[in-house]
Amino acid sequence: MGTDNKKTAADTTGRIRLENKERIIKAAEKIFAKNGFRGATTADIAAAAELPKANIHYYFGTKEDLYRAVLDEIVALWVSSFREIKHDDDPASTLADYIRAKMELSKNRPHASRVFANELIRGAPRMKDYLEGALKEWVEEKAGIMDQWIEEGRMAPVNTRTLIFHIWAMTQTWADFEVQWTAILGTGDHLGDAEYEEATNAIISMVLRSCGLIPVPPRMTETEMKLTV
Amino acid sequence: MGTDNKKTAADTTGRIRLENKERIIKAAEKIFAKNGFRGATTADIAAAAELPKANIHYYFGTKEDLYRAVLDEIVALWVSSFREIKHDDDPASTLADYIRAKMELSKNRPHASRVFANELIRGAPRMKDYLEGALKEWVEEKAGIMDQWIEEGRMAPVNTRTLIFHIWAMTQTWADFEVQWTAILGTGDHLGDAEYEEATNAIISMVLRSCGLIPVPPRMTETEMKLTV
DNA sequence: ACGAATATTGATCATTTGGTCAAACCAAAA
DNA sequence: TTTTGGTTTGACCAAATGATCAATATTCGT
Repeated sequence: MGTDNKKTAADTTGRIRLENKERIIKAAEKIFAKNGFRGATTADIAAAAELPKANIHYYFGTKEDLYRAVLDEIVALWVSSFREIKHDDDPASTLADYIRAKMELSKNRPHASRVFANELIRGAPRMKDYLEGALKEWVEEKAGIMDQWIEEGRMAPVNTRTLIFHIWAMTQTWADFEVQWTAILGTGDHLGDAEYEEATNAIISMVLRSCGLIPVPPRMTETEMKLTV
Repeated sequence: MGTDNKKTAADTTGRIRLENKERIIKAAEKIFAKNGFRGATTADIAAAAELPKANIHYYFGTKEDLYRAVLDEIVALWVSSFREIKHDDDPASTLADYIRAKMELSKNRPHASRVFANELIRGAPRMKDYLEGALKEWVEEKAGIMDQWIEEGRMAPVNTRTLIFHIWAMTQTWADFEVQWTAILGTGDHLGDAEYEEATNAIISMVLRSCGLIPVPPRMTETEMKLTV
């Protein structure tokens, strides 16, 4: 009555509108992941969404707008995966949990991971703000806490920013370059739970060992040790 | 006289032809790296090569042919970086050398690295043969040698195939996602020698430590150790 | 059931894009 | 110099592509 709640087409959140937008974003994510922004066509996206091409433009004005919407969803996904780290958390389990969360993302949302990778490869023209803002802050904060851990002797000294980058690299590679791994491992045409499990454990072991958080398993024969030097 | 050495336009290797083909491939590498196969336009490539568009089609029939030529050069580059590994080589220095070689490639040929990454993200439709053939063989051979090292107690037991993948992931990330790192580290708009040096050492330390090939530096204060458990 | 708001869609348009072609150009062998 | 075979280039074309629109259909509050 007294409240001014007139709706415009743009920000209306009706049932049909929400459903269709989500459906289109999901389809767009797949197509953008495969062909990048310039390589993706609105016709392909429409086909993937099983809708007429005109609908895509009805819900998202331009291809550019749609792409931004996809990126927004992905950034939200990324941000939500950043669990809080507190200073008195246990370094080993904190790192292990984070690696597990990242690998879950790679396994469950490979398209999102690839859209992100595509955007980065091209120089992130639409994400510079995010990278230099929120993401940088996140890294600074987390690296800062880890640096404290090191100062307090709770983990071995390493460059913590570089460590974070390498964790990202190893976890993302299983989504972005899946074909490479399936081709070389010879596991059908996509990675199964077993491969992800194995990879996750390998990354956790590697990171924790190199930070002195778990012991490195002994070499097998002690008599051969002198050959190493 | 007696020899049949007629030339066809396709396989002639005249001075001008060679120069122009190389010039076009270099330009194409840059454009394909940024926009992927479908996103790259022959007009952009021609502009980057500072030649009329028709020349591109004169030397390479179709965009597809040009792309394959670029991929061929990249594969050749990759293959040439695969140094021989022999069974009696020293594990630590062999791994370190390989990581250094890969990082050199990332630093010196970032465009090539990104074209490769683009192709993999999209499912490697034109490189399946290479991945399942030569590259797989290379991995099998190298992983086999490393498995022997493990059996002989010359390094700690790890999944060697997975280790190779993670080395690729960490070394490629510095080329493919350069913007991400520059944005977060705040180092102008591209990585300098110092960053590459630091990253290279970090990867080497991480890999060698996790394989028990160099000791993990001790944590700093021994009195705080009980907090960890 | 009615009407206003929202959603659907085929037809259509201007631009971009990969590719062609013929005429002009040039290097170098004869 | 002349000839020959490769090279250069602007003009051009058909197909693909992002985007628009008007006509039609559906939804939903009242």
